[in-house]
Amino acid sequence: MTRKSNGDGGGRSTIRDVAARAGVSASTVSRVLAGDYPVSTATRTRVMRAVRELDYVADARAKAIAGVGTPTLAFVLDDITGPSFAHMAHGVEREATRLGHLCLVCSTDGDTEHELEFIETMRAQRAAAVILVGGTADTAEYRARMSRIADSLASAGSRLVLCGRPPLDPGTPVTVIEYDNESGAYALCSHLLARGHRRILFLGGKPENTTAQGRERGYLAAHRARGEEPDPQLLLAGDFTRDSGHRRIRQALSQGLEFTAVMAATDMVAAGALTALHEAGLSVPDDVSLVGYDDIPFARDLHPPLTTVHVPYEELGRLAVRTALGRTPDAPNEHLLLGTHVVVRDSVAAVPGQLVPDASARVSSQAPAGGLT
Amino acid sequence: MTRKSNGDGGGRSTIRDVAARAGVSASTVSRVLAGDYPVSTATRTRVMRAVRELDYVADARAKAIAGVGTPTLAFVLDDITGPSFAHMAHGVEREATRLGHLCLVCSTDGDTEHELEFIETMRAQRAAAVILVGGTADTAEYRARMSRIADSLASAGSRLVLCGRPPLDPGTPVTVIEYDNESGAYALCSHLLARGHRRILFLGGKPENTTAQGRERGYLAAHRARGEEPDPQLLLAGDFTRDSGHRRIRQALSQGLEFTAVMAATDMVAAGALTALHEAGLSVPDDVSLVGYDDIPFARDLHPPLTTVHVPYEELGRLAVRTALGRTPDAPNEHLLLGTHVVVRDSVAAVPGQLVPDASARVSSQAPAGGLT
DNA sequence: ACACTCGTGGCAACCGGTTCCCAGACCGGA
DNA sequence: TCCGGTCTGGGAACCGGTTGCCACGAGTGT
Repeated sequence: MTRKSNGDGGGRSTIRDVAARAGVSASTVSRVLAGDYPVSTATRTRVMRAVRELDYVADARAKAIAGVGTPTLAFVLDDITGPSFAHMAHGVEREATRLGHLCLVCSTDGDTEHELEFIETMRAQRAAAVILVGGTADTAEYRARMSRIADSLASAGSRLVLCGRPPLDPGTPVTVIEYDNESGAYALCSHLLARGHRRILFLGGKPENTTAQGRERGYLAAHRARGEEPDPQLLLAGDFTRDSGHRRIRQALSQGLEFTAVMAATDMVAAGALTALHEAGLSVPDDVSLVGYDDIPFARDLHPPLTTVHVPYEELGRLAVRTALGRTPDAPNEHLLLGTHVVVRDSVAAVPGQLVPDASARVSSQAPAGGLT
Repeated sequence: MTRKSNGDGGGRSTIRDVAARAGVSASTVSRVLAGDYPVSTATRTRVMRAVRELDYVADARAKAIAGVGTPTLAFVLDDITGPSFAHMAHGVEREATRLGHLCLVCSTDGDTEHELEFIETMRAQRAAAVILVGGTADTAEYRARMSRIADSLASAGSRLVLCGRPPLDPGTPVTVIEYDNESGAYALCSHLLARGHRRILFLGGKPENTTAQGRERGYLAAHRARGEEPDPQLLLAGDFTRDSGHRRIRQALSQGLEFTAVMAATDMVAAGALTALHEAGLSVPDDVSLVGYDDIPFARDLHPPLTTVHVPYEELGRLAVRTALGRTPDAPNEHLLLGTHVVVRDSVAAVPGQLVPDASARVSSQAPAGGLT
């Protein structure tokens, strides 16, 4: 027993413990474990036995520092509990492990301070990439900070990835994988307008949230493309939770706000809204039409099945890591924009007394009937 | 430039680069950064400036190996996409970061081989604890393997935690945080039986899955407590997805299977089942009653709102890490069993012609009306 | 003016691995 | 028998940090 070795009972054993037990040097143990380098069968057997007896596993951190470690990848999201975030996370995780990377995860609950702190930690961990998932408040301060972080990560050989979040100023070393919030909302809202709806309640998100903004832009653009200007009273801010949808509909109803359709910024919001409508004795879509956004699996099980916009969340996550890890150091900055499409189900009807061109357009299961945006 | 230093442009800089630039030794830089140890203001300023100019961050892996690192915690689950898993994950992640731990995550998609591999990796990472989340196939082989892993982790100063998964043989160094699947299912099924249902279709999970088994045991026990023996034909295996629920109901209906109520092993399954019932023109709860399990947020937004069993998933996750990290080395093995309770909503009605004691029992929002099990 | 602190910072060992370089053993061939 | 090549395996430097120990210089009390 030399310095602090341990037989096999207590704490972790080092490569030197194994070496001592096998009667060889640490280098030899390392080589046996690595598998390259010729080692006699007898020695290899002795080493392997010692490894087994001590239940030895090389310290990954030490390996990493020596330059032969499992690379790590980090992703940051608001709240893993949201279905769309969860799907992105799933995509990220799947692709990362497929590519042999470990996954560090952190949820911020929208706390920017916490987000920054975590990114710094990831830089210290020498993560191969840091993936930021989901919308955010897009302020000038935010952009400045993100640019600094992007530079910082890039110069350390890492990479900042924005997934479902708008790009930074051109030239910033960042990989962006987005989907088109505005087009999806535009198509969705047009779908409502085409069925005669003129007073469409928009249940948005937090005003500064980029995802909410994109979807609201689509809502407005669809109106303006028809020469309409929506009543500002119909735009209700809130957040992307079921409860928020429920609450806002209850309030709108109690205030006597008039509308023939509801466009929720999220399927979650739509779910809460739907329940509130039901509770008020309103029928969907007979009394009021309802649409959501995200196409979470549950959208099909609402009653009626929800017309919504399909977003390839899992693909988004997968692409984020594939693109970030697969890039060559001096490649130009990637900016992917994935398409979305409307999935027509049964939650939209024409406004009574309105001309209805194709009221029978319905898709029951998979096939998207909406146009690709 | 001595060996491989870099001004500030390229790759990561080391503590020695900073030291050189500040004109001090590496030890001094380390001390300035650590904050303990007295250092003159002039020196500190120079060091800090060099740090800023080089955008230096100490390598966390090197710190870890030197004994002063951010501890890490790992958790493994089937699929982050499932709402109940997501909530557990959230609880784990929240509590871990609150306690200053990093979170490594891995989803296995039910692949035991992958699970084992990941646990081994985590041992190499010297994770403070490895948390296994969710049910599993409880075979003899599984127990043997887990026991070995538990010993292995324990002897390395780490800890195996089973969260929502049954305990191993007594004496195994493992922390178990469970909830009572059987009691919840028992109470839920009793709720149906009390309303006159005698032919209750049980949409279970995979036969070997412990969660599915626990819930099935509750189903059976509730029947037997009333002296009934359920028709074996009413027990349908499958998995915990929406689609599986949908498919099984369609099949059962097309086969002419008779039942007055459906007990789904999961809210997700219930959601699919509900849609299938609707598609068949059946009304819930007038024609057939339906209950789920998990009380995911969406359960309230189904139509009708789903009667289900509430499981404190997030709390489960939080407790898992708090218990594992807060333990003293030689403490006895913890085994917590959390309670569940039935949440009565509107998806259950009495069988026509049956005596109905309290058909008015309804809970609209939060307060659980069911008994604590 | 001298000795004794105290403040400050460098040297070197150490954490737990990997790998370059070289030495000794053993082999066969001349 | 001697020489050269091939196998093996060890020593030591290195990865990027931390920290115990010690030396040096300045300030201060007597």
